[in-house]
Amino acid sequence: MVQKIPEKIKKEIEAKGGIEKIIKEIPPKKDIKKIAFIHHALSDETRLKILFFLNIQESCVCLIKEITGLSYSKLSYHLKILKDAGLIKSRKLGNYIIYSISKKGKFFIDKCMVK
Amino acid sequence: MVQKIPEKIKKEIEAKGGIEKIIKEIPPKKDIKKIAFIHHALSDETRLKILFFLNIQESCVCLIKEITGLSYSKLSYHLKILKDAGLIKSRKLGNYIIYSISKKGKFFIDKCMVK
DNA sequence: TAACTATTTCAAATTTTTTTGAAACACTAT
DNA sequence: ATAGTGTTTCAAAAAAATTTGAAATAGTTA
Repeated sequence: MVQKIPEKIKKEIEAKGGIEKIIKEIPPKKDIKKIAFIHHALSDETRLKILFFLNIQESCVCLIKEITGLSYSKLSYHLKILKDAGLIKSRKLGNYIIYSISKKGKFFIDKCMVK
Repeated sequence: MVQKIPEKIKKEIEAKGGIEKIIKEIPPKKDIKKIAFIHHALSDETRLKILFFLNIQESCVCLIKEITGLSYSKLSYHLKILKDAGLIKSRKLGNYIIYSISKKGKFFIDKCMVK
């Protein structure tokens, strides 16, 4: 795969062992898919607000509803996305479902929240 | 803002100084917006592939085209999103535009790519 | 059992994002 | 100038994500 590209770039690529070698260093599609999925969950203001709240305090949906001002159905939708991404988890407590942040969720809040 | 929520949660909130205090710890809308914007840029497989590639090697668009198999217009669209998010930057080199990863882009690749 | 509460699910409507392909732009070489 | 290359822009089309509100579910209380 050699073509007409700037000399500078060509030389840099050769110094790195060629374009095929570089391509092999790019994570496989499967991994990229997973990464994209997590960042999609983090790409919505509503979900981020929920995640920041749960990072401080685990909560039933009704309290998250108060905090965010969202409808139950909207909340369910967003909570599912956060949960599917592994950022939060839930457990039953009587009539309530208690959502709390996961290890992965904490990781992203702690390490990855550059503005 | 006290209402009918599980006793356990109520007590935890009181121990933390009350719900109002907790709400103040949630980042302001402005910050959450910025965070969401960056994660949106990272939420697409195409853009992640480009970012991973540029993390190894700066490149003209024509080479990114070869690597990804995408059309120029599609690439321009995605490159713009990455650039607007501050994850990559560009410079002119003759007829070419060379894209390279930014400090912020490197940060996310290095610290934030948990599957 | 019935009524009640907390939450989810569903399908349709709406909004946002992405794709497409043609045209435009900027630079280079003739 | 002219033609050629690399890249972006634009508007329309297509696809995907989100919102809405009504209905369903699961547990609780009476």
